[in-house]
Amino acid sequence: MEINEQLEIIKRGVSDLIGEEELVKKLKEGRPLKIKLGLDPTAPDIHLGHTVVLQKLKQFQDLGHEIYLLIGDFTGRIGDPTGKLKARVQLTEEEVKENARTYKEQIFKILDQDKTTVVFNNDWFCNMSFSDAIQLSSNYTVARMLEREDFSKRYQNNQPISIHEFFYPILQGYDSVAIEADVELGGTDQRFNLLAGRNLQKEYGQNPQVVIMMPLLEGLDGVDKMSKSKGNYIGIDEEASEIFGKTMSMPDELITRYFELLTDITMEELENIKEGLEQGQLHPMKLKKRLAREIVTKYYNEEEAVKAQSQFEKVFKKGDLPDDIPEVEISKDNLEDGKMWIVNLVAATGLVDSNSQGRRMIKQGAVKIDDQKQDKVNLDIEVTDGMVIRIGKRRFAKIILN
RNA sequence: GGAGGGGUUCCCGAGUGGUCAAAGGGAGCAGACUGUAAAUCUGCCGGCGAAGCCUUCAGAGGUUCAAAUCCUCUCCCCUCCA
Repeated sequence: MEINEQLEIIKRGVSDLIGEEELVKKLKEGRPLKIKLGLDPTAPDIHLGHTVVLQKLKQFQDLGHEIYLLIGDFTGRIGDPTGKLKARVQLTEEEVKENARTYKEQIFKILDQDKTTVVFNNDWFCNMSFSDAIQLSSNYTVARMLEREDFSKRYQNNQPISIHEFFYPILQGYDSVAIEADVELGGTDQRFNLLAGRNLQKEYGQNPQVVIMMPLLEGLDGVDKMSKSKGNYIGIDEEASEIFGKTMSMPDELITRYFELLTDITMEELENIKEGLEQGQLHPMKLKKRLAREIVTKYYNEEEAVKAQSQFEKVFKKGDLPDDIPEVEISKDNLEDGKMWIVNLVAATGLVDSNSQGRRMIKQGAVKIDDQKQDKVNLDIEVTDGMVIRIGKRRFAKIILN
């Protein structure tokens, strides 16, 4: 493939590319380039936010390059790099391995396993002596460290910065030296660390890596970046119906962004969507449905996607019951004359956390039993096998008597 | 080593003796509406068969008729000076 064509693919959707000329030079060499991506070993649940960068890796793979997934098992054991209060939990070797395993399982839904090498940075860091570490750190000055926005801000605001935090960029940079990376990918928030790789590689007489930054994907709230801790994420391991539903629940403003970063539609189509939305010709809901289908198809298949959509429409548009309703067993011993107090019944489904919550739901008119709205708290219900209890639009339970 | 500021219900954050299950915001949930689990508006948002009672404001004691609020000790976090 022509260099220019390759470049076009590589550059699509990236937020920042540092060292474009060097990249061209490397591409011209015609060899498979070593593309590095660093992964944190503590968060094995991959969500759509991660996939933005993974998709880019996939594109590199398709262009014949070699992917190096670097699991930061050593780094992950030191402490928390973000300066937050909670110390990072130390992971045991087994945990790291287990995490790495689930990582791979999920990542290879996107990447081609045969063209991917997984490496652990504990391999080269664990045998480093303290003097080695000091020597390594001598490649950096405090002033240079403080160039990082996060550090300079905290320094100015009298917020603490631990010495060990300075080591993160250095370690990550050294990873690039260790594997002789040609290109490193990361989110825009990784800028400083990615550049550290370039700097250190120069110090070690290597060709500095090209740095490619991908935009951070906003989560379902449309405000913060997608993350598990914020609860605004869609995991790629989730049920098809969940992925579909969650996609439908995001703010309309995010539609084009998601299309751009998460699907393979052409730039032309993307433009059409943008325009259509602005001019009100395309319906946000319809677009979201298409988006949701695209995403489900990617991680499952088209059949599942269609099914997820019809379920969604059934439940939310028509207010019908879904096909699969979770079953809850209730023992006949808990009944009196075949009856049960409604609040207990609702609580017994596990759909609410407590009787109080169940009581509230009932009072708010959110509870339906066999399609009959129940808003009276003082009521005993005759419990029958197969009875369906619904709270709100999306919580269901089918009673199994035994 | 010295001086000071803090730890409040999921999160942020008010509250300096009773009117505090604790303002306000966010998140979450529900209802209405709609064009979708968008947006908007409204309500709910510790537990108990709900009467009142019980458990919560870092932890342990104490003062008081009464404590998130006052005192003592302990633990943890932060800043400044050295």
